[in-house]
Amino acid sequence: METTRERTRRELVARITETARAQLGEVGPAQLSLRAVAREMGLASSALYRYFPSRDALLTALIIEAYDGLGQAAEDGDPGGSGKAGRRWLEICRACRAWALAHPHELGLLYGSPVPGYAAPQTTIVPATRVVRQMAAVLRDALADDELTIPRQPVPGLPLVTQATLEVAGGVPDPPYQDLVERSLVAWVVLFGALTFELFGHLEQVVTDHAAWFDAAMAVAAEGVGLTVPLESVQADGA
Amino acid sequence: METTRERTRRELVARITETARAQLGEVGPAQLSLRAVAREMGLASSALYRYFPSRDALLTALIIEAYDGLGQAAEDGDPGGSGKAGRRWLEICRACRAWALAHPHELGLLYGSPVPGYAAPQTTIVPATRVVRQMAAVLRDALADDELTIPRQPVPGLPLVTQATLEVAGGVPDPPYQDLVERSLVAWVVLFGALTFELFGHLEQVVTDHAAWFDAAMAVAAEGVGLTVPLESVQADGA
DNA sequence: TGTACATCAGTGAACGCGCGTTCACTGATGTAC
DNA sequence: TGTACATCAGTGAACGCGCGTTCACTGATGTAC
Repeated sequence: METTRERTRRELVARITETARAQLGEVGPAQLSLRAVAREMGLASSALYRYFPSRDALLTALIIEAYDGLGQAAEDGDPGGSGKAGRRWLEICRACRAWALAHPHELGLLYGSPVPGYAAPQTTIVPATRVVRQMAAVLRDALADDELTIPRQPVPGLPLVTQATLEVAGGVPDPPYQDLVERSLVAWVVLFGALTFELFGHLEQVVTDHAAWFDAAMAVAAEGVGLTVPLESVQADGA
Repeated sequence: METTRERTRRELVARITETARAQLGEVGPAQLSLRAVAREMGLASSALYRYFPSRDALLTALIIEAYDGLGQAAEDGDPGGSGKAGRRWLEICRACRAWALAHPHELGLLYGSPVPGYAAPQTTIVPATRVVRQMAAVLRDALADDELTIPRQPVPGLPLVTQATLEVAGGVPDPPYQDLVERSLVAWVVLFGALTFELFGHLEQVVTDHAAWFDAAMAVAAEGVGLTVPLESVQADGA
């Protein structure tokens, strides 16, 4: 049973992170200021210390919420179903992009420059893997449904990934797909590389149609893991 | 003829940017402080205004120097020669990685989160394209030497890139390679995505051998533009 | 070669602002009997 | 149901620190005749 005090406390914690999130829209995470958050809420800055022991703890809360929001978007964006892994792949990537465009500064918090002096605690690790877990699920289904084509060239010198990564991936695929995990990481880099490039302005004056190029980039990334994204049939529903 | 004053002035400007660069190693670009630079040099903070009209001007100088350093590394890293475009591609990428590992905070300045409130002036654009130009040169040579294989799936809805991008690329390739520029941009994303992932810690506890995985990632990226990187023969000289 | 003047480099104080965190405190909300 | 006490929320002042930028200024270095 939740007491009144517990509820108001929970609500205030939520209001604080919300206000802090809003502030991220104006400055970078390194400039995130407890005092400004308190000011915005009409509180004394010292009051926030009842809820967060330090500025870094507030940052950690924001990071976890962001990873969860992004992961949720990816999971919700997966249409599921069998026999159309390429389509699922693209939709997951698009869902991530939609979330990133709606929360640009939170994506920067996750995949942009690290905050000087801040070290992310272990608690951020699990939420950070939600998107890749979803991508791994698609690949496992595609393998089971025999939807993958063998990539051109095997990656030599395997394995290049840790045990923890294999667990997130859900096991080691057999030959000729035993380099699939290494290749998936490349796709992960393309996804968030493309998103940060777009958000950080590197595609300005480079690409004409950001949404279409993003789709194309995700299709190229998918080729690398042996998936085929049916771009033609999909182009119409693009942003 | 350079006067004594001009020379000492030039040298002091160089010392300032050097000191500022060193400071980037301790804090992020957003925290770069004119006062701290002056303090480090034993000068009054107001003295720096003889050399840079504002903090942002100093940042711009650092950005241009960084782009030039990185571009120079990429150009120097290209072994050239014909008939081995895949090898050239890999060596250029490796040269970029070596530079990035040697100048992590400068890479963050270029490809990390943008500095809040700072808008990069036009003068940064040309140096920013040096790496990409080098990659484009390799692809043009590979096309001329018939070293490219046709990528699996054409990118639909072309062209997705601007005129400026086509000029940097050095012209529009003919079918069936007319999507080569779009695909090159994906490779560009993989290169700097992989580097920022590594520097920002996202590969920690994910990849066992960073250098080997980087090579593999660049090989996968190269597949996307129809190049084959001879990984096996190259593995031995890796870091 | 020597002098008069202009240019430049660098100083140090000041303006006006920001920050994270601590601490003793006042009141209000809950709990136990 | 009523009272006594413990817990918690929030305050406001303070500590000690940082920042970019301006401005009137002193000396030194250059230039013109």
